Amino acid sequence: MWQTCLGSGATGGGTGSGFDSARGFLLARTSPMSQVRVRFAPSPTGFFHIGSARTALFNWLYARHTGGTFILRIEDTDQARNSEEFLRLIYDSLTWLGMDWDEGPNPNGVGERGAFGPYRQSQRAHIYKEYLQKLLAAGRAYEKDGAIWFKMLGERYKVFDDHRKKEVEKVKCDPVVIDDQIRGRVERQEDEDFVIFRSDGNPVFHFVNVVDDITMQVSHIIRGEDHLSNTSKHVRLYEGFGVTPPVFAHIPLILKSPEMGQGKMSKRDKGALIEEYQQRHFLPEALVNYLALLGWNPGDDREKMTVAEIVQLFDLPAVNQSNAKFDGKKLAYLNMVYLLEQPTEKFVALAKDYFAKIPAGAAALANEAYFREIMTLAQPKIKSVDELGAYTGYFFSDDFPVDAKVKDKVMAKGDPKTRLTELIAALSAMDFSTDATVEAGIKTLAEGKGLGFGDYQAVARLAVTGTNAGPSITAIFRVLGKDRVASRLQKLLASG
RNA sequence: GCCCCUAUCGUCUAGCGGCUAGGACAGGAGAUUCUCAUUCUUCAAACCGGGGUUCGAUUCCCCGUGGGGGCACCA
Repeated sequence: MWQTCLGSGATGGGTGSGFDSARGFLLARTSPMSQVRVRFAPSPTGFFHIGSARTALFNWLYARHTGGTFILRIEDTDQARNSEEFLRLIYDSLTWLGMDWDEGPNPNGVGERGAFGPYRQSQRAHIYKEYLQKLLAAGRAYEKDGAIWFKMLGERYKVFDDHRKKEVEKVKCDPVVIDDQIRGRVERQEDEDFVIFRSDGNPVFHFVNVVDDITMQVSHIIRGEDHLSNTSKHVRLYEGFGVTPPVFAHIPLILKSPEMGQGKMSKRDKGALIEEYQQRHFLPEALVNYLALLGWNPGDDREKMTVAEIVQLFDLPAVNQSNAKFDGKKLAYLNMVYLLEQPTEKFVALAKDYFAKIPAGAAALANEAYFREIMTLAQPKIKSVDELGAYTGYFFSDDFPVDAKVKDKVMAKGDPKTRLTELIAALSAMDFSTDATVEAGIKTLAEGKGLGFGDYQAVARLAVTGTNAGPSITAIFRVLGKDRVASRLQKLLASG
């Protein structure tokens, strides 16, 4: 069965012909009860970035959508660049984003689960040897220069390759046909033997990838478009093993935003690392929502969706074919939308987590009830949790920064010093028990002078917060209490 | 250089032969609120070019061009 290089093995599940209606019939193929097995196979050689996260997400979504199995496989064959720290980061990031895996190493790094292990390539050497033997026995592999090569089938001829500046041996062969779930029919010529075991005895990526996918019975390979060109090699390997290749789905890549420059997003670009969002206390559901929207849409105008909704609506043929540029602004927007609708409890917990990690945090967390009160005021006003420190600093310390520009502006308008003096004088008679009583107090004062609430608001705010932004001034007064308000008003008055 | 993928506002996208080309983010202008943010209203903003096919192309085909990826004893 592997005598042929005529490549129609790539039709995978073998559904019908007619490629012109490919996207139509592919849709019908993804029925909910199928035995879908997908995998995410990162290598722990660097930080976990946006692109990897989205590849993982699309696999996870597809598994959950179809009721299939999501496998985590660790491609840790690169001894030099591997690290346990990066491995940990993969587990943590996936977990943080809510992508649970059915098979693979356990999230705590101890042991693994699933019937197709081991799930770390570093422990699968014996399997690779065994599969190499199959190829050798079938005459589909041979040794040359100390390495082992996969043998293509067909008539051989030599040609001078002017890119590599040397004569190479090519094989006359029909092109490989890939029936891609996202791209439709893709044809690619694979016409040279290639190395599958290096002379140092280690198998190369193409080989282990295919062997693992065969032995783990992976049904759908969902991966970045950068692998599309590799797919022809992989298909030939499947044929070499006498195995029908899985269904392929090559998803578009994430490119740099225009401000970042050209090309695909790399780990070095700002905003490229999942860890960064975790540290900034972004909401994982916002990030998942955003990532899902990069290259996919539900077919209508819906953008903000719960994970459950996305799982329900997601499907491979609906994935776009063109690359998408990363837009941090839109992600920030989504994060804000999610933040606004968090239950108070959840928001306070998030805030605690955040303050626990910043220098000024201890002071902020000293009084639980007071902290809660302030976070409740801040939640509807901020866009991300990491603004909280700057946004609420004046509640926790008398030594807060004063915005010079705001001060100049406020102090130049009307007669702020007189207003300050009047406020200080009126303070002792004011009732600070609720926002409404504070408001009534200021209004009474203003009316008595023939002025409005607004004539006192700006200067009072400057005095107690050092800026022109924040929750309502009445709430700030109440929470701060008369003593602190009085001393801050006086301080501003004295400062000129 | 060769191969593969791709192409609608600045960005993410809807559109699957006939539409005033829709939505969202970002940007502009207003409104509301004690400030700020939110919210609301509103404005500006796109079918890469050239050939076909068709009564009719953003849509289908071809060729350019642009963008992306791949061409290893890396993964």
